[in-house]
Amino acid sequence: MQGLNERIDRNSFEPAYAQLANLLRARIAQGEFVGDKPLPSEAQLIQQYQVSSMTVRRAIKTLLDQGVVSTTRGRGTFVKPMQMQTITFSLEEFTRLFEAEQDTSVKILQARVVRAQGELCARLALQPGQRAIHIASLIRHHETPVVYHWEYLVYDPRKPIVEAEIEVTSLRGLFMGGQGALLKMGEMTLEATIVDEAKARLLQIEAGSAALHLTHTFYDYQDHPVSWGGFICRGDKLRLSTRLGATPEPGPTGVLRTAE
Amino acid sequence: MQGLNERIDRNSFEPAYAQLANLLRARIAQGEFVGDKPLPSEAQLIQQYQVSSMTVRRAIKTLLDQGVVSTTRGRGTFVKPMQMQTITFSLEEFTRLFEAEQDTSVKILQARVVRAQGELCARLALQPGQRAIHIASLIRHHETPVVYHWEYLVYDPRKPIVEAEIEVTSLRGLFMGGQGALLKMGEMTLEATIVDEAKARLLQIEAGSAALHLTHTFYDYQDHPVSWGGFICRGDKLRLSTRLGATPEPGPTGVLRTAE
DNA sequence: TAGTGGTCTAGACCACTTA
DNA sequence: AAGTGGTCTAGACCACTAG
Repeated sequence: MQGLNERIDRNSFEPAYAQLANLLRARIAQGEFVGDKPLPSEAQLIQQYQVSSMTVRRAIKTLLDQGVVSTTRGRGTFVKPMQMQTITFSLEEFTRLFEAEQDTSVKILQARVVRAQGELCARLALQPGQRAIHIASLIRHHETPVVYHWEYLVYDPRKPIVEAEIEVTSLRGLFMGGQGALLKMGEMTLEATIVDEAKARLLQIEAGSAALHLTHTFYDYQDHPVSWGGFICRGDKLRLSTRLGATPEPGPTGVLRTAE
Repeated sequence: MQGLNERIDRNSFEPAYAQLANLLRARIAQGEFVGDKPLPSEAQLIQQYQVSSMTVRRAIKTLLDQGVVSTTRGRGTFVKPMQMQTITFSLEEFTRLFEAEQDTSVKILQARVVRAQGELCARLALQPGQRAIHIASLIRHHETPVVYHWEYLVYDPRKPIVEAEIEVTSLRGLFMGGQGALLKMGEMTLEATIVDEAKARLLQIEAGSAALHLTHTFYDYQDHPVSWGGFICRGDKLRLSTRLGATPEPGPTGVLRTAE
């Protein structure tokens, strides 16, 4: 097989390193470098495409990050056998739910002060009896309820985040960067769950249906937990998807689709 | 606040760009660049740490990839407010299930030739009545059933992958790179599901329990679908987790934990 | 020993933002 | 106009792999 003989267009809007990366990607997708056959070496690519070493390196680095190739010093660059190790799912689409203002509505179901007890004490590092704020809300997309959100926040009047949180825009504030400057770090987990009767009614599905539960804990710059909560997403409406291997175009791997 | 005055250790095993990235990361985690305050400019970093521009750029690029900072041409580099947009979950731990040979056992429950019909025709681009191979297996971890795997493969004797697939090592072959060279591309989706009675018995859980369903479709270098299947993972045993924001150490974001 | 990728230099020019 | 990050050059030296 003879590899594409395209050249790098120096007048393109696309930088040279990206052009080279896509070019190599296309050659890979055509099966040009299967098995033990290595990609052209850096020196060869510099020659073939008339670019500098750093440009070649950056193109290769791009393919490395995309998980398409692997490199070994002293041996060469090889197409990576498609492996699950490299699979990642991202939540880009999920956040768009909150961005698309006209299509999405957030209804606060509850917002009140509670006394910490049990797991809540551990999660927010509170003593039993200390106050916390409990918020529950329902997110609708195109009039269809899609996500139920529950959250506990430390009750500390000195922290402006508390005031901001109670507002209708609490979710947006947390995730869209409004109050983000106050939050340093977060931990999230994603697991499968079944919805109980109360939430099923809210989400307009049958009790016992499958749902994705995305829980979160956020910390401030003093490493104190500030928020503990979770999103319960209708299993039939939300799904994560990703692509892997030598796809002809890079394409955003990992999207959360609002499926039919 | 006075920022760490550490220097770059040129004799370290850790390359200069990585040292600089971690150093900046630590300063960020201390809250040094909150709000509108930008990170030092490239020129300043070159001065302060006595490195070249490319080294500075690579350090910044690292933080960019980690989603910790964002850059704007003409303005500067800023700490990114923690946003969900950047959350990704990876499946590293999942593949380790198949790597750890002594802890994991795969039992083939079924492997037979079937006639394609319905959705299977669409998924594998087959005509109704054409033959496909159906495989079902149960993956145990420490004697506990954790994952049920189902899969359909195109039946084509010319393709060596078919032979390989029927073997006990089929899963390993697919994902661990054994036959990977034949597979060009894959699509995967992750969704919540509830397990039916038959699978519940196999997984030793109650029917109606929550589970994660990871489906996959793989294509060869001719862009023909080769395999369609899915992993049904006990919801109580497997969960995805990730960290985001300015964590002091990079840390592998996104792991699938075998809970408890 | 020859060839490979990994790191790094010391600049250059450009596009963009802000004042 | 000054400062910022984005791209790119044409090399250098090093660690590693293979024959």
